Amino acid sequence: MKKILHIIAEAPLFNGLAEDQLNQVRQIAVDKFYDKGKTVFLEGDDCNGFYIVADGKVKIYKVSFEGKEHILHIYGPGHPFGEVPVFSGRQFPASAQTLLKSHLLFFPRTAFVALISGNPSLALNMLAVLSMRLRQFTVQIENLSLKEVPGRLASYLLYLTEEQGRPDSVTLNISKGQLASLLGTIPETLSRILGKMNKQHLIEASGREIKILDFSGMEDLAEYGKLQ
Amino acid sequence: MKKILHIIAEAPLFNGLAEDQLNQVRQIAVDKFYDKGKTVFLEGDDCNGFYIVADGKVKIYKVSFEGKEHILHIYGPGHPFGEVPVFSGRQFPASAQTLLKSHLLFFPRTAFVALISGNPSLALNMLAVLSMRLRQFTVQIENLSLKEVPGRLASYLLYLTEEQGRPDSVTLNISKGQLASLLGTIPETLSRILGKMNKQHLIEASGREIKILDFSGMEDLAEYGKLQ
DNA sequence: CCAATGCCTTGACTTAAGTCAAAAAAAATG
DNA sequence: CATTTTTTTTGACTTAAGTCAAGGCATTGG
Repeated sequence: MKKILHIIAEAPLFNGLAEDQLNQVRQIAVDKFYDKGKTVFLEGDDCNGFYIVADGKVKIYKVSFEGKEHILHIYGPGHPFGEVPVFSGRQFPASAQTLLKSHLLFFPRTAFVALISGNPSLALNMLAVLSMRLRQFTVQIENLSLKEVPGRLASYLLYLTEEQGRPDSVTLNISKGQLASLLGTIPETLSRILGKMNKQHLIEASGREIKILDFSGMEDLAEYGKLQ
Repeated sequence: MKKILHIIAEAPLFNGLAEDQLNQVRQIAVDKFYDKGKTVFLEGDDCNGFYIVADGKVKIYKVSFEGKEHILHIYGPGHPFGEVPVFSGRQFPASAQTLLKSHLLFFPRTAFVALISGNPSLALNMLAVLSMRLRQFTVQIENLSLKEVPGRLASYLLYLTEEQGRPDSVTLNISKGQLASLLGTIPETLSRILGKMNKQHLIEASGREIKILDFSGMEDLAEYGKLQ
């Protein structure tokens, strides 16, 4: 388990803060530990602070009336979540649950708002975090409404190649069921589409390892959004 | 045409600022006038500031490769837009176009960031604006991925009853084609669903006037998302 | 007043993707 | 290592919603 101060210093949100300020942040951070599959908060819960993942993995998701789940994000170490109601002052707009045994840092709302008020560069960092998230949502909405599932999957795999720094192969870091939910579809459909992509020699998938055989074909798919 | 200072004082973003600070904001605001149907910026354009609608109406939208359009927001007087790249420092993630002859206020990036740095309550207001927008996007993604078109339409109509303050009737303030795009569908589908809702005595639509005949039926629909 | 343009609706058809059910494969557990 | 349990795949079927094409309706302007 890493030291709190170290985690804080590494998080993008606190990037560029002076040591003095990092110490102030540390003062208000509270350690929280969760087993795998535990609920951190539920949509509609009152919010008295936000979190940063120190270690482990957390999913942010919405559930429909019938119980169908759509995953909005999956966050690993260094990522903040649950900040929205800190500033817009209401309940959480979605639910959060750990996917692994996780160590979270909790920042109580009032203390954090006080800190931000006296610290313009922290405020600007926070604005940058929220802006990045809006940018991601914009892309997600575009994908959901303008692309079909093959296009969304291709986009996601290409995004992974970037994130993992290899142009020809990626490793899924979540289950296929979770991936389906993240793409706004169901496991059956995802499985069929992976099958089609294999057949057309766009990729070669085995388990969580996926080789990209035809990178530009995948790019076309991600843009056009039609398979075959 | 309203005075700039008056528009600024009324905008939620500048709510609660002292007169002195409002004057500072006014110093950096630039008037811009657009005819109906003019492009304010396109997705991918470099950003050197953001806007507030002083008068008129603006749509924020994404276009797919094939030219299909999805409207993300429609903003009227008092609403800011285009703030994302001001803080995450890149290009606009979507495009903006006027729907009416419009008067916009433009806030240059560097001047505004400087202002925020010396003004904690402005920073907190801006955080609140971005948070509210994230909240809305969360709902939009939920609607797109977990509800069918009738459910989305019902949600939207109920939202309008709240906004317009009447529980039994609403007036569309955009064309049905635009509404279809906002709901992530096409005019034909929207038309058919309005027809079905009429037939089932949920609503009584004529032109842009829509009477809500069965409010709780609409609520069920908005939650369950299934018609019939 | 009648073209003309844009907006909305209707009908016939197609298709992407969901549902349900079951088998197969993989992973976790004692 | 055998047995649960979970995850993934496959097949047959249904359905929501998209496409294409045509017609109606209304508003605007010559």
